[in-house]
Amino acid sequence: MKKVKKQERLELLQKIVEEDPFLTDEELSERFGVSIQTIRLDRLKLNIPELRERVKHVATENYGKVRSIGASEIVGELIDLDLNKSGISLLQTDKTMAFQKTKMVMGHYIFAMAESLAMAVIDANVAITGVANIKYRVPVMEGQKLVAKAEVVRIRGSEYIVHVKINVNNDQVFRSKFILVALDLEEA
Amino acid sequence: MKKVKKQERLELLQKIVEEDPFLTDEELSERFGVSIQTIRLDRLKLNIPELRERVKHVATENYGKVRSIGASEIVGELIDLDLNKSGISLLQTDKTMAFQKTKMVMGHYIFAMAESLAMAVIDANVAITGVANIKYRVPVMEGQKLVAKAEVVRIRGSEYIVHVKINVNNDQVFRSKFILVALDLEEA
DNA sequence: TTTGTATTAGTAGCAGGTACTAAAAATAAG
DNA sequence: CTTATTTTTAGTACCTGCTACTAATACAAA
Repeated sequence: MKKVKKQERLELLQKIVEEDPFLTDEELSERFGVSIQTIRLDRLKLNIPELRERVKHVATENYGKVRSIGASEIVGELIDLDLNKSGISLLQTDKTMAFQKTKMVMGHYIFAMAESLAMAVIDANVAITGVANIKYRVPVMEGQKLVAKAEVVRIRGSEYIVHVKINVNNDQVFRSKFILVALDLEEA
Repeated sequence: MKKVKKQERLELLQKIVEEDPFLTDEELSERFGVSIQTIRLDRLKLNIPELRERVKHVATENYGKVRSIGASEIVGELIDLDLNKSGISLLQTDKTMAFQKTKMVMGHYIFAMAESLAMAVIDANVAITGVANIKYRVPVMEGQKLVAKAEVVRIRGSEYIVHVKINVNNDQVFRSKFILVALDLEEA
């Protein structure tokens, strides 16, 4: 490893640890060709916690996230629900949902919010999305808080038509129409 | 904590640790009203690794996931690309993408795959989705491998119309039409 | 009472640290 | 060149949450 000056090393260290939080001080010291003590001092200076804390952080951070985009099955927080009529959900966006370059929130997060709200308002065991028409009106920037309102506009047999509109500060950023199909499974 | 017999405790332990992997042996021993040693023996019997290993597991597991649906900006693996003409991507689904009850893959994963492929085939620095029309034909079950094919059907100024179809074993499960708008930012 | 399973106690050692003290090396300034 | 100052190493004691092991104790059925 080539020798670099302190400042340079600090910046690199910051970046490396951010990129791969699973490195021990020993591995880092080898990577930089300095002693373990130096790495410790550097971490202290940069307020970088120890390996175990970093790992725990990644674990807990994503543990919550999996529950909110994966397992929980509703993206956003359901704050009002009138079954078969309407529903409202909230989603606080953050930089993990956005393109790095443009800071715009990726469309599929918005879609996911809308779709899962649409499914939540349906009074059926299981619903699948059949058709959707959607329109993004203005880009959503990271950090903006989304408010989704769903309205069931028609029910025909096992088919439900649901409109979902998403606003940021009362400005509509997205609207959509879903046709959902309820499946009545013989017991789950 | 009430005293329970061994078998009962083992089952409970299994469940508790699965649900919350962040508990130390000490905390578990308090919860069950037994000694730490007993918990260790139990973990040994059940092949439950130690706290730090469990935490690391959660961390690494989700670390990859964030990179694949969050940061990577393309959902699925891009395997062919003819800019402004067509593109193909692959996505192996798994149970984390599906509803627990029905094993059906959540619609927004499919949408995300389609949308990100649509954006990838566009020869523009940045594109945003304006409008999309989508139709899910048959539910996708967890474990199925999705093949998405995108085709640029028209370019009008900065507006692109892209069709994306997704197949499982040559059966179409999803089709969509996107209208994407390219943004020409003055340098990124 | 003996046998067997379940539980608890206790010790040594490990990884990956913190927190601290002190010395050595490198760099800058006079 | 010599003193100051910064930077880097070295080393020790201690911490958490374990593993791996040995040994003692409790409880129950045969």
